[in-house]
Amino acid sequence: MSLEDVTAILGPVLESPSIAKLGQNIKYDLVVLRNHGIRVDGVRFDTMIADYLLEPGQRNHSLDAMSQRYLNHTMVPITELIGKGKKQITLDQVELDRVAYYAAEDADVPLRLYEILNPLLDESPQLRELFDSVEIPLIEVLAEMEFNGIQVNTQLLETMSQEFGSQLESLTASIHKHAGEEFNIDSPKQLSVILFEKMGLPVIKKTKTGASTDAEVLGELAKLGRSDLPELVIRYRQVAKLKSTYVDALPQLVSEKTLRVHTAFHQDVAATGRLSSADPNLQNIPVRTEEGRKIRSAFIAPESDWKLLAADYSQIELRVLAHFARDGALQQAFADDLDIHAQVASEVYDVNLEDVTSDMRRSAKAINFGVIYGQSAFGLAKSLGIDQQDAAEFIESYFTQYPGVEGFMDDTLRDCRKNGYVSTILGRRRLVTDVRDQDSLKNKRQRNLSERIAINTVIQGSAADLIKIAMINVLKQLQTGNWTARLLLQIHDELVFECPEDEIADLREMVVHEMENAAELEVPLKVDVKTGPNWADCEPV
DNA sequence: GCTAGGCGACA
DNA sequence: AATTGTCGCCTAGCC
Repeated sequence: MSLEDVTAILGPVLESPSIAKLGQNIKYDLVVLRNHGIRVDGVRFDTMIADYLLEPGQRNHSLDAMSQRYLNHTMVPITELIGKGKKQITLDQVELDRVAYYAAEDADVPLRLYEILNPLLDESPQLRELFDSVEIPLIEVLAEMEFNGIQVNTQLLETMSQEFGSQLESLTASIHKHAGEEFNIDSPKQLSVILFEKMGLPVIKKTKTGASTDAEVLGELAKLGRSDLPELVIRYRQVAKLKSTYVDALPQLVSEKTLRVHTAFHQDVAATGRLSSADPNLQNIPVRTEEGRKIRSAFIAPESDWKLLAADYSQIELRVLAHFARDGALQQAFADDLDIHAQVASEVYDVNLEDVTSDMRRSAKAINFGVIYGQSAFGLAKSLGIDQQDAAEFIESYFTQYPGVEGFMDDTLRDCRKNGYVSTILGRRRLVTDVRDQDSLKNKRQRNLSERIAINTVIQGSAADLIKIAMINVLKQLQTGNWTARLLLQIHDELVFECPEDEIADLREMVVHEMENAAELEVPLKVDVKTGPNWADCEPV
């Protein structure tokens, strides 16, 4: 099947002007049809759109994954497309023909999509705007990033694999010696037998199926000083995680053609409107530990005179909160570009900014995040290691300082009860129904969860809205101007580019402008930019 | 080969 | 019970 054939099929199938435009602008070797879904009003809508692909099979799109998603919402009877089997088939030329054929034969598919979508979009101009001006144009941005991929230093990963491998060997020997027998350290079940039955250590936390052995528990057990085993297992888990999930997995996903990894960004997975990333997931590359950053340093600029450039929103969720809360004090703090955690600490503890201790700042940071997640006094107490009573007073003091925040939370929950959904800054909706339940203990638990979801969705989802606008505008700039730079990744509040050195200054200026002006909020948006030869060793510019 | 559970990486 | 949203590795149990 030729490019012209595929384009011809796409033309009449896809109604949106920007998708039609995408069809005309196809500039790559092949087009593959894949499902791109869009979440509107809490419901996922799948559609089929053009996507770029360098070579058939390059990204290992599996029909199984596609069929599973279609079966989940029955927009398309995919079983007719691929038969009843659930084989893992790489989407090669043959399968491409079948997918394209199907799209051509069943012209009903997009009509059915719009049958459902149109009444909703007619009812809400804001949703239509979100759909037409953000989600649909974003498809092309995601396709661009997937097409670009990012270069990986597989040599470095190979070296790390050997190093981690020998570390694991010696840790395994040591753990078995301390345990007095050999067992599978990777099995929480077997580890539980050793720790809690054989050694008689106290059970600190339970899971559905038995005693928990997670890092928090192991840390507590280590503090008891009765055995070196917990500490060794913590270290073993850390190394094993990095080795299996990143160091050994990433090289296998490097394309032979491009020598890069090409993730898949999913637009219709996260209920809040965030993107997600898979195969490989490039939104959870380690950064917190020294060894983790070494993995991150394996993501590199493609030439010696190129750099990676990472631009991230500073405190975007707290700024969104300040915007919605209409809280003067919080907004002033951002207007003055203060250290927000230190500022909150000084106001909650009622001390001068210069007298804020690191402990006070840490507490303020915890409560700032707690607000975003809807944390309780219990949760805050636990994360700060303080009394629940003290935590409750701390929260009360926070709400006294920032009354707008409490008002925002109340308003959000009131609207949610009235409408059955919450809305983000661009009007994206998430259905949240259990906020009305009152009765049993189980319902109370569910209601508390729903209330946290409601609050968090407005903040997390609005932040996602803003960066999507920025991505569309940034790509528009890259396409219209005389740029060599390429957009590679989005990690929720961060965009990663690759760029020739002599273009860095211009790119920084353009990206900062587009991100900071994605929307006009009650508080300024701030973007920090770093560049370097790899994703770990980036310096501010 | 499939699924659930535990765990842990990220924002 | 007790802070949101993801993806993926491994084990264990089942078919």
